[in-house]
Amino acid sequence: MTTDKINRHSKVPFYHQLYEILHNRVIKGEWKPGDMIPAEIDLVEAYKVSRNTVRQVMSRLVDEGFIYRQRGRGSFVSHPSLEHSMSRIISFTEDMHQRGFEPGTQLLNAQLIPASIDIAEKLHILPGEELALIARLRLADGEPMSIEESHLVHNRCPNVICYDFSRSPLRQVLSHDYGIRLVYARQVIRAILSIPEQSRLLKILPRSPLLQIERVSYSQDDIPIEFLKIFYRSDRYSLYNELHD
Amino acid sequence: MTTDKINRHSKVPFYHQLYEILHNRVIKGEWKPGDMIPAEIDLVEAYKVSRNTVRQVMSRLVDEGFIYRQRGRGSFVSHPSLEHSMSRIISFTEDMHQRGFEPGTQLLNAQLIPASIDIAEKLHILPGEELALIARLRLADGEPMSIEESHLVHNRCPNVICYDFSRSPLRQVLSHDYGIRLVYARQVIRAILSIPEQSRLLKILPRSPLLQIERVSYSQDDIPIEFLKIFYRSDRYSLYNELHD
DNA sequence: TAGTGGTCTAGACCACAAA
DNA sequence: TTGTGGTCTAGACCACTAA
Repeated sequence: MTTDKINRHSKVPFYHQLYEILHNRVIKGEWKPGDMIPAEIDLVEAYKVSRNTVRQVMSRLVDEGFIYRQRGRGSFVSHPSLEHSMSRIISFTEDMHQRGFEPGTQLLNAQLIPASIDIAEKLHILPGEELALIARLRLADGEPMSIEESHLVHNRCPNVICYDFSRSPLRQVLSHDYGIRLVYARQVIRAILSIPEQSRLLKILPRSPLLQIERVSYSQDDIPIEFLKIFYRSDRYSLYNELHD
Repeated sequence: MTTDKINRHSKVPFYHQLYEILHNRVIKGEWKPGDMIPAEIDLVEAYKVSRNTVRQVMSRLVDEGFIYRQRGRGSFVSHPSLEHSMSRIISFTEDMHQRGFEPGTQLLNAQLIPASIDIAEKLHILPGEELALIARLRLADGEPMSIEESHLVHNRCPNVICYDFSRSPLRQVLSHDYGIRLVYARQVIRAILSIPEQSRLLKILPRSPLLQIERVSYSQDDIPIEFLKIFYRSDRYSLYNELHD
């Protein structure tokens, strides 16, 4: 049993807090595939929320394929499938765990910069407006995997660069300390050649191919918050998705 | 106003009946893109169901992209969007039209080859089994855009290489002449460097970055039919998709 | 019969947009 | 200030599973 509780004075909705809690338990393997999850009634009791709220969270976990429900029997953790990946926003940490790596992070840079015309347009702000740039080197099993350059609209999260992002997950800081949840994103995927600094940081040969992702993430209020550039080592990383007719 | 009503004695849940009603109105254009949908409270009144039930239905329509909601303003019919590209299987022709190019095709190769161990595994067949290889150079506005190498399980579509695939769409041939519809696919996306032959065909510099897609497509009977490799010029082509929390 | 998830209700209070 | 969607509650009754 954990000590997770719903923070009843937080601006974060109960259903979101409860989702984080239950999702984590499944991800972290606290409940194993096939295990029965506590009955809805028990979750109502344990977290002191209404059954509707519990069911809202469970429905989302079902949609995402983490659990399945059987009337009259209970709710159970799904057996692992290949799915998800490319339609859900997931953290680097979760992504690496899914791929069987141990994630790590080195902070490369954290400073305030003026928005370029290019980025300003993507974030619906004015050129020159203040951005928090947070650059991180991401590791998988201790070896460089990717470079992430996050550009945050600073007036939405003042002083955000004071956090230690080699340790604190960015999404968690935004959620807990600024009430900002990134619920939606649009991204473009390209193949590019590494520039010398990238080659050095990622420990690859000069002019190696990289998978580049440019992503604009929106808050629960549909306001663009972050422009993120990720550069993945192509010898270690590829994307997977499924298509339908 | 229509005469649709919830059948209160049907076994079909109210939320399902209401979904059918509202979905139909959007599909049939009774409400146009941008139109405001009656407020939740009005739907409660009109259909004599609770607000929870109305919201359950609306949430599904939002998830499916038919409507969007704005707090304080109302709910509205979505404008048709281009943006489902990355989760739907679309033809090169359709893709190019969406991107504003005029598509073209040159046949590079069409022959029978034995399946490699690698490809046999992906297609659930035995190594050495016969494959139809169809290689095409794809053009956009007359300039090279990509190379496609299609490997078809030959016993599912005998003599398929006799068609002129510079003119006949492969999917159309499979559907009309072999009764095979490709309804589902899994793909992997990578960044690679071009090899000399690719550079020559695509008219790009040696060792340029390419976006490579490897796709296995399944028929309506869930049988793997095609292993497709696509190499896109990265200076002309990028992928786009949307993510959700 | 006891326990589970499936459906549904009638309210409440809040945050936000527009007048 | 009014009307909208966003969140949450405390119940109710049903259908199904397993003992």
